[in-house]
Amino acid sequence: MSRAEQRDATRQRIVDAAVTAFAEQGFQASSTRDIAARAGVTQGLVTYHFDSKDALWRAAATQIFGQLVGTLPERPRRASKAERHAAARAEIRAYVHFAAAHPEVFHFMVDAGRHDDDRMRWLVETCLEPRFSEITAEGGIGSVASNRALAPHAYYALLGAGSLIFAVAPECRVLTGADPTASAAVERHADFMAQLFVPD
Amino acid sequence: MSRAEQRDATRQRIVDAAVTAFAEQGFQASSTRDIAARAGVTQGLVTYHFDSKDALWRAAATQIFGQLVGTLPERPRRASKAERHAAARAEIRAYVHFAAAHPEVFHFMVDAGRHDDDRMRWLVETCLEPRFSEITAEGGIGSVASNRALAPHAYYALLGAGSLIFAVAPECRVLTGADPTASAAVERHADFMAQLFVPD
DNA sequence: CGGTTCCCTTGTCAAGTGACCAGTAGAGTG
DNA sequence: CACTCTACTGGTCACTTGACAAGGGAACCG
Repeated sequence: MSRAEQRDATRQRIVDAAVTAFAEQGFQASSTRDIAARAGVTQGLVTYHFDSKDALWRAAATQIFGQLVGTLPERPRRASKAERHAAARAEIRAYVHFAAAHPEVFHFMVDAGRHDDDRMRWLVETCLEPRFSEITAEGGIGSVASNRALAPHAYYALLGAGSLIFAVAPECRVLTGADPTASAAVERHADFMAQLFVPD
Repeated sequence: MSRAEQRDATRQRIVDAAVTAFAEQGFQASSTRDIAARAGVTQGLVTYHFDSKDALWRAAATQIFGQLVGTLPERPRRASKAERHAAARAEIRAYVHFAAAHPEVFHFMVDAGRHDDDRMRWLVETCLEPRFSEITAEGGIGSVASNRALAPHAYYALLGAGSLIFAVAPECRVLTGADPTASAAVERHADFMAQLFVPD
């Protein structure tokens, strides 16, 4: 393997480990040593590739939110009402499937979103702002909101309702006895969410 | 003040500080020294009254979930369909108002629910199990779920949709420019949630 | 009123924490 | 084949962490 490839592969392993660690334990509670151990490298290497824990967190957030954006389906322009409803349902279902496979994105949002600090502002500007504008735009899922003032409420309700069951999967298993990440359960949640937000 | 009163008052100050700290930063990232400082006492006193950080966390969880249970309205028995719908809407609205005033309960749940450890199991057995059984019981909010298998999905969708906007209030302010905890916004969210889960 | 109890403070401990730095080995380059 | 560059290692730094222990001092009780 060439040096550049080696470098990129190592960085990728560290970022992957960081995504998992930050999602599981939050920013503060995750240690660079733990992340290094998950990635199979030494702690010094983490601060070598990513100057600070903060920068590593931004790299991890960029990766997980990038995956989210790449997963969501295109939204048709100038469609009929029925088409817009179908598109909204498809987008909701796609988000539910992503949240089931990657609850990390929810944890990053909740972990950063509760503090008024630099990390939160960076997340909003870099990762959230574009999605929010798109989701609450006319003609999209935002159409569930009968008027403009309800857009933020629909946005947060959608994310919360679609993500929580997967974000607390271990708790859900103990509480309900069933695994929410099982494919049948994910499908059921997607059905439920689509029907809830875009009823017939 | 008598010694017993003094003791109880001090313990209460510590628990209140712990609720805030654990909700803001999670269990791991909260330090007993920070909690002590918030409560205006020394760190040693925290481990004196509550033997361990874990025990303090349980005391904090007991308090915040106790407040939640005490807030929700009674549910009428043997009611008509219209009455059940009205009761479900009232319960949803009550929960939204509580989540706005006390987002801590959501943070405790998410913080503990993502790990399969003792704290999670304790929270499920002590605080969550009773609420879950009641919510998903026949005739309550569970009636939004057309069949029994959807009950867990309705439960988590309800909690997530009702809580998230308040749990990430700082983020919401930056993202939308509006404060979700303003009374008008809380009312709007309650309206939206009631209409979403119990449509006309 | 004298002795006991028990809140509470202060100080200490080992086990982490993120950042930094000198040194190394091996791929890339002339 | 030298030589440089750089990904990477191991060790160290000041600092924070939860728990503990010894002691003080005021409320309590006989």
